[in-house]
Amino acid sequence: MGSIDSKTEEIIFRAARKVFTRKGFDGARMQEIADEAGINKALLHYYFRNKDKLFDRVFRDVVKSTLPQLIGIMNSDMPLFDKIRTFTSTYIDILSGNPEFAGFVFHELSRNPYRLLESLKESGPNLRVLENQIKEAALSGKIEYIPVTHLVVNMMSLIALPFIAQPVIMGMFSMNPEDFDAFIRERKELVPQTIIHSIIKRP
Amino acid sequence: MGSIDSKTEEIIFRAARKVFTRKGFDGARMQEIADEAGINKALLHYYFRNKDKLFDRVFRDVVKSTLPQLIGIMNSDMPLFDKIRTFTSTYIDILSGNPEFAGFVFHELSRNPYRLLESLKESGPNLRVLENQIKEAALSGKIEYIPVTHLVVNMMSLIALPFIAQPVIMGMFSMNPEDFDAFIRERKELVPQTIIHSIIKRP
DNA sequence: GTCTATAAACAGATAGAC
DNA sequence: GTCTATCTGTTTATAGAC
Repeated sequence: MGSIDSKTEEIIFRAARKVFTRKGFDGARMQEIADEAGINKALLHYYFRNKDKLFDRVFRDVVKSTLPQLIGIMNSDMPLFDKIRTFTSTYIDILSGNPEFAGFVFHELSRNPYRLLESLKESGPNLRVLENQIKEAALSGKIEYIPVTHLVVNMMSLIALPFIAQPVIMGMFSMNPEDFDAFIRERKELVPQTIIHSIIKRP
Repeated sequence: MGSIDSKTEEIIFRAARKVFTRKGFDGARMQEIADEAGINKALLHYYFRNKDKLFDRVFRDVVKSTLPQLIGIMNSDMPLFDKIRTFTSTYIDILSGNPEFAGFVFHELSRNPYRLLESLKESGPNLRVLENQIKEAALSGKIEYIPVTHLVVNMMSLIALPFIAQPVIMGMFSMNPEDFDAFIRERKELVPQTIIHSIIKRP
């Protein structure tokens, strides 16, 4: 269940992912997906029954292709600062390759939060690990204590929002696409620095 | 041009803003707006001609009701750290009152970036002021230099993303709506702290 | 100005030939 | 499996009565 068997199915699925992640469920058209796949509209229904089911598969695929990597890093026994750097670098790489993913996931989740429960909790992050690292580092005087919630949200924010706000940023700072790419690359260094500076204990 | 004259027009407009900001252009239905306004569908067209024009008015209204305040703070002659604190506090207050605004604006702008040029550049921010403050503070050894772009994006990110990711955050950390409100209130202190700690010069 | 009724266009889904 | 043709329901938009 949930696997891709035939060649055509694969082509359709990729087309659907492209259109859905760009336009969202409401903005996507079955016709556009068919065009993108170079096949007929009827085939979409032959392979995926209806728009909802096709979307569901796409949404799960997007989540599955990104979350586990990030959760893996979060749950690892890497030292705290390394974890922050690796998480940032990996997350930015993922979103650089798929700039629409962040906006897509957040938008669809506020449209229909139920899906979250399934797709997120299937591979839910274990915050205990990170929480203990923070407490330990705080007790040893290495960092200022910060609740896990805020640390995680701060990282997510600094990493994901620039992609969601890409047109705003490009407009506001008169950037072209190359400028924006460079800007994102700079953030691979800057974001971990920002996070670490904000919690590290001063002498 | 662009002003609201009659009572009914005002009621319709508020209903439209509510529905559009929640569902987005593609997800919004003229019927739902009519229902929300307690009037008939035909009246929407009588007052606003079509869906596109109604949406345009709403989008501009949302931008106009938020951006100028933030730009005003950015362009003021407030000291740098005060500016960071005031900007954060004001922005969070705006979004607390209208949690859908951030997701709405960013989503619609990536759907149709043209609108940005008009709505954003009408009251474009003057980054020179902030840029000079950063340079001055860096030269006087008060802070580590940071490009304006990154400083502004960092603030925007830490403030806006939590609202966009609200369902994710509530799911991930098992929060109820009250928990989330408290979480956001905490950020009014935490975000400026994070930003300032990340740039302030260590002894 | 506000309504009901209806037109016109669109989008998702199915039937049936090949 | 893949196509064309078509149906059904939805959604925007207009006509016209009051």
